[in-house]
Amino acid sequence: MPAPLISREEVAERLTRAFRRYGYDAASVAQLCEATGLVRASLYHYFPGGKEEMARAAHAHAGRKVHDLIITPLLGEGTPAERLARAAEGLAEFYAHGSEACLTALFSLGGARGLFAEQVRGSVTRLAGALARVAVDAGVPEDVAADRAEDAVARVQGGLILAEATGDAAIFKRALRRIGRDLLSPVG
Amino acid sequence: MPAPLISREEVAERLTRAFRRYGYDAASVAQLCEATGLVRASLYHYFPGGKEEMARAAHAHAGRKVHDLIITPLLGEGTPAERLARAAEGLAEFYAHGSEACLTALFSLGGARGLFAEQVRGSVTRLAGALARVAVDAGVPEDVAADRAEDAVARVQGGLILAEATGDAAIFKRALRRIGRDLLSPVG
DNA sequence: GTCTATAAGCAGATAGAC
DNA sequence: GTCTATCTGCTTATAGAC
Repeated sequence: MPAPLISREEVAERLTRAFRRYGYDAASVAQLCEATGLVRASLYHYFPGGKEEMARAAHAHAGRKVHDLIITPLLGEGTPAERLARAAEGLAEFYAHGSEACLTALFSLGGARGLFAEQVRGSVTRLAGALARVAVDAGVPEDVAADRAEDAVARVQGGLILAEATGDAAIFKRALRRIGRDLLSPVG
Repeated sequence: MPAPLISREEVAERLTRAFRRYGYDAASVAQLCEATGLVRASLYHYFPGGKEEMARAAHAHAGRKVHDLIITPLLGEGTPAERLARAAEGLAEFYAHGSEACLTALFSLGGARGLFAEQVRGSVTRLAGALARVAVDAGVPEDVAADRAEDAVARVQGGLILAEATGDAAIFKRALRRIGRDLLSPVG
């Protein structure tokens, strides 16, 4: 039996790119074949659960990237401001400065709504939790920190939508700036 | 020739409901037939441009509702705070308190991305413009008002996404509260 | 583990009678 | 303006050789 042409991780990476571009419903298996360079049967060999399992793998892969680029910096060493600044860089990179969509949004709406509820909710909770943690470490009371973290995640999601809707990626950058201004500011 | 069974406005209303539920890609013409109560050929008689024209009509209908429920109150009589409060009620109603999706998001992502760019951009611009106007009328400088209005629209969009993603509609209500707190507040 | 070939069904869209 | 019937092509998914 031949060796795999590309690693499963590389397959997941390419699936992620495709799903972020087309969404769940509009991503046909034919397109996913093209994106991965695998023929139909090979893709189904990797993911016997079909398109749904492919999407799950893509979401898991995106989750790992978010963990590395955003969650880890948020929970790492340094002052809260430094940690937040590194996470903002990670967000900008992960979302390609506002030009790449988020699977959380894509998998929460349309035909995919509900299909990936558990994974999607988990990813939102983890990001909001890490953001709240930074705020708490900066001296913000826990309830305020949780509220601000939720607001920050909403601003990221909303900024991405508006960037797509208007074709102006700068909107996303401004959303990130607002988070940087508000998340850690002293209460009073 | 028989009289139409339902008005074109009623057809648009039902199409809007269907597209908000399923999105563009996952909404099949068969589902749109069921939603409107019309058979295939009748629907194509109303909209010779096919599914794309149906979606355009749905978006236009949603735009009229947004105008009535949100834009008009924002630009109407009363103090800025009163106008914003009425618009917040309109937002809550239009989005069913966070349980109904927004066509701006659905038509900006996935397979529909770009298809309705002009209409979508227009609807975002109109809402942001009306929000900025209220802030200006409350004494906020124009550049700050524009920034806050953009932030408000992003918070609405993000709040809707997170409400769907987590199954917790309260997130959307909290997003509205943050807008009420921030949009008109004195600069300093 | 990759491949070619195909199954079975649904997609969007249309023809033409009434 | 509504209807039944249909067309073409693409959809997801599988079978089975190598």
